[in-house]
Amino acid sequence: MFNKRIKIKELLTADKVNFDATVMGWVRTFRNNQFIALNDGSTNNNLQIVTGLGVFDEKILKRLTTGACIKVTGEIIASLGKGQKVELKAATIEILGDSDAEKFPLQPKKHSLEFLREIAHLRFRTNTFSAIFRVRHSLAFAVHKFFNDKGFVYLHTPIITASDAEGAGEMFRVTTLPLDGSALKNEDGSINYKDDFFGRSTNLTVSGQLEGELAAMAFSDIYTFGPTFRAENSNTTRHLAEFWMIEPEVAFNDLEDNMNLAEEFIRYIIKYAMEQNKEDLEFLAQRLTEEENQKPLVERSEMSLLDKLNFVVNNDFERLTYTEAIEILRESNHNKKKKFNYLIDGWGVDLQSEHERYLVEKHFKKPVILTNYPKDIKSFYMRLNDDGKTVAAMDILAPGIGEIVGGSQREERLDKLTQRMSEMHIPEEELNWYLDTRRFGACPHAGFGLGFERLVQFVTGMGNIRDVIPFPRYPKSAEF
RNA sequence: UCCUCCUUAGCUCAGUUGGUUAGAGCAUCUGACUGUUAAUCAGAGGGUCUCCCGUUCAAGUCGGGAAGGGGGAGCCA
Repeated sequence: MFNKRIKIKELLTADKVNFDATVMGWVRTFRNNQFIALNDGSTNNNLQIVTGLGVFDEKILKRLTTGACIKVTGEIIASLGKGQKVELKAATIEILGDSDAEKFPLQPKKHSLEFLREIAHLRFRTNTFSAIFRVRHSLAFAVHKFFNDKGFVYLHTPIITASDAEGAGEMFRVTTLPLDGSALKNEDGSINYKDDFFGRSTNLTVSGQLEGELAAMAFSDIYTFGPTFRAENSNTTRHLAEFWMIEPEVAFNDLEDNMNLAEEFIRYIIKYAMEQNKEDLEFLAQRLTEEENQKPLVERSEMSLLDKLNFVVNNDFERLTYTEAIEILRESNHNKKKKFNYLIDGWGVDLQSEHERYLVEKHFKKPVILTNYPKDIKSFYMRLNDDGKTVAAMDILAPGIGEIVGGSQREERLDKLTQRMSEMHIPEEELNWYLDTRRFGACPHAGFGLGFERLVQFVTGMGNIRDVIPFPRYPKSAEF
């Protein structure tokens, strides 16, 4: 019965006193040789444990260092001090795991996020990161709850794929062939994969969409939620080499249905986290406010984190076409005064980050859904509109993060799809299995991909995506 | 990958026009105090100034290069 303990969250919220309890957790601070702040990860709030003077052996008290793991039994009483309602009057203290105070890197003080990133294996034990990862958990749980409640099938698409025609980015190769140059070669010098594990060239997936579409042609409504890999040499605050993506794919949906689903989905999971993780989000909001106060006035955001989340939950996203967006940007004073690094003058070019930020943060001041992009700047599978020059694509842009969702109505017409593929030099034989969905019982359908970490960034207010995934992978970094 | 800034104690930082023995706060250790809330007070220990090369009588400080990190851009989610 070692594990018969009460979680600290339960003790602090129950408000009950005068009963015996066993708690286990990690020492945050030991103040005044008398007060232990104990945390077990169930909440950001610590339980105050009072040792009393002269009750315990000096040898035990010396081992109550920051980071040590302990088991304490005693009576829960109404706190004699201010700052907490209840506290535990210790009867027994058992050290489960010592923590050498001279070597343990976390101190009862503020640490920089950069430093904590170097000790990612220990940063869970800080207030900020335990709050972030509890919120991340709730958001992940809400993803499944949202789709399950709507009757979607959770589809596990493969991590290892043979397709190299998805066009979503550079891929990591998967192989068991020797790296020393002794691998079998073709006559033209290229690698012969005949002896490789799968007998062909394989990669880590960059998207589960194409496989998701196959299943949507049977279940109607499916979603994927899994790891995704991009070998791009991206060094930014919003890119990872390994990230988690949510990709619903829905038969019989058109572009508007797709936007409605994405909007409802985002609102739902944010609202869920706000209900489940109120204290964590209040803590993160406070952290962000303090951080913002270090910045010059003009750079500070007008709304607090909680106001921003409430605003998103309670207001419709702004929807407009690419063409309308170009018009707004072209007519903006910002453009006329030549404040953009890339001035808007014509139709057809892709929007730069600065343009997206202008639309979202300056012009509309809310999340924006941009639709119907020029076909030449979008993927082959997006449905061609009747104008012959735009496709039924949609991107959702969030304040401070940028693109959080990319989606489209898919091209279900076989002739149009194969024509696009040949224009973009995508070999049909690579995607025969995909084209079969257009050959046998094709139907209008749509879907999108949502970058989970970007959503976690938005909800927690964290500026760097490397701080919202437990063990971030990015160029030159695969520690832990 | 490009632009830009940074790298000094365990952490966060200061360090003047190049000049004796490189400083502070926090943390750690020792002691005092004892209802504290990142406790307080006193004292102590703690440094290959990221690395390599160069300029100079003399380099933490100037120049070149490398590595690592931050911010921005591109690619995207």
